[in-house]
Amino acid sequence: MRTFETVLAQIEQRIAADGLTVGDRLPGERQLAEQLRVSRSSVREALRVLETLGVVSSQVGRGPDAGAVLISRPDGTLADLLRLNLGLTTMSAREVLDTRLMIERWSAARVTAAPAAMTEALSAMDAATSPEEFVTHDIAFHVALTDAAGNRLLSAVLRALRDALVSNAVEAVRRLGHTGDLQADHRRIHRAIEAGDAAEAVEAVTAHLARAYPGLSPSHNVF
Amino acid sequence: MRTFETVLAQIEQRIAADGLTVGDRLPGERQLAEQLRVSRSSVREALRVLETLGVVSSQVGRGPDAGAVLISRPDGTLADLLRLNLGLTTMSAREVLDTRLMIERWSAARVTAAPAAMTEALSAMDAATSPEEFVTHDIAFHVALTDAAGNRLLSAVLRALRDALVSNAVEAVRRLGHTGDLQADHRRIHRAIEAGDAAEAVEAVTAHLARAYPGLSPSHNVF
DNA sequence: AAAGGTGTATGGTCTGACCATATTTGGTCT
DNA sequence: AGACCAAATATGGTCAGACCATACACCTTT
Repeated sequence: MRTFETVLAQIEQRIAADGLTVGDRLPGERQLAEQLRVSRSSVREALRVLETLGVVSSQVGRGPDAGAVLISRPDGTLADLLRLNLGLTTMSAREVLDTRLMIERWSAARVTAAPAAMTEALSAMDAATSPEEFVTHDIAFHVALTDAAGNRLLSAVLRALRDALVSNAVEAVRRLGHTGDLQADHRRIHRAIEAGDAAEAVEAVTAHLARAYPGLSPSHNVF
Repeated sequence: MRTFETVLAQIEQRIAADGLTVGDRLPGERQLAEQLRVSRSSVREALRVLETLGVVSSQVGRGPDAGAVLISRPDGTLADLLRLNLGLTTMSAREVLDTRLMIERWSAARVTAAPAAMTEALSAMDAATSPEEFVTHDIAFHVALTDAAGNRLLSAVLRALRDALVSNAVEAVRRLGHTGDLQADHRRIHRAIEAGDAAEAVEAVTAHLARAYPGLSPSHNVF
């Protein structure tokens, strides 16, 4: 058992024992090292792991009084993880998940109106002046679609996938132009959702992805 | 931008540029520090992050010659992460992903025989003497099913989901007994795969999940 | 050729130091 | 008394250098 791993365990235990929650502070690195009878290096390595897991976040210069580490909420870490697993298969993974999201969402028939966030994103994409800006709102559009569905876990996975694919998306937008067919696709999806037409929505999403990533044949190399 | 973060980025880039894959080695910590003009501490913090993300794994005493850090397969880390996101919706997420995996796998029609690992797991489940042991091989069975499909990213996500759900699975096995219907389901799935009957395989998986997690109505609260 | 011993570079850890930063504190001015 | 500003201070971030136990590569011995 490496030292920083025992530190990790003791910090976790301390968080649980003291009932620390989001916003609370841990002791400073030096104080933590002294309390646990280890070097500051080991404490730092443990904190780095906790930071990677989204448990704490550090910030410099908190002056005297009060520790400098605080409990935070895990957010971007899944994206980091998936980005490292990025390969040629990722794109088709997104395609499948997106289509299935649509299918399930509509077969459940729990939503009858397009979320306001989708409408906002649509307008923002119209006003975008660069591919990067366009993609930002493009992601927001699809995230809104996913979020409305209600499964937070899968929603997080999909959001992470899209964040990881941001560079691919920018390239696609640059290639196709950000004022043309892509927006037409988005409006078609939006219309289908407002109309409550599940089959049309699924087909629209599939067509949209096929246009954005033309090298992709349906169901090819998906699993 | 903290130093170890730039180190992180440079290591990631190096992995991509050199086409490093599972089993390949990175330079040693000292050499890496010298190449990137940073201290060994910063390199170590970066490596700790990569280790947390499941990208590398370190081991001491590799003697002269050859670096000591090697690229590894992300395994338990995603499960750790997803466990933090665990909620009531996870089960239905697994159900959907599993079924879709089957559909896509067979519609692609790229596999005609059941993997040997599935057969092995089937026998091991027969020989199991405790629910825990049964679930271990149960997971192996489903993982083999997923792995044969070829999308490593989704495969990792599914494996993580199952690992995160291990306690639920053990409980289900304890409730149903580990010699009866569950194994019958597995054999039905296995038979369908060997026969190349996609529709039957999907139906078998769906039925199996419905039996294991009876509180779940199809497509309920899935997205 | 096989077996065993040894050297060596490695990761793991520690110590002690310096820096830039943000908070606190204390003093100054109005 | 109140508002404002500057110095003191503890923090996280980084670095350099050292020591240890370990496991591999190589060489000696049989």
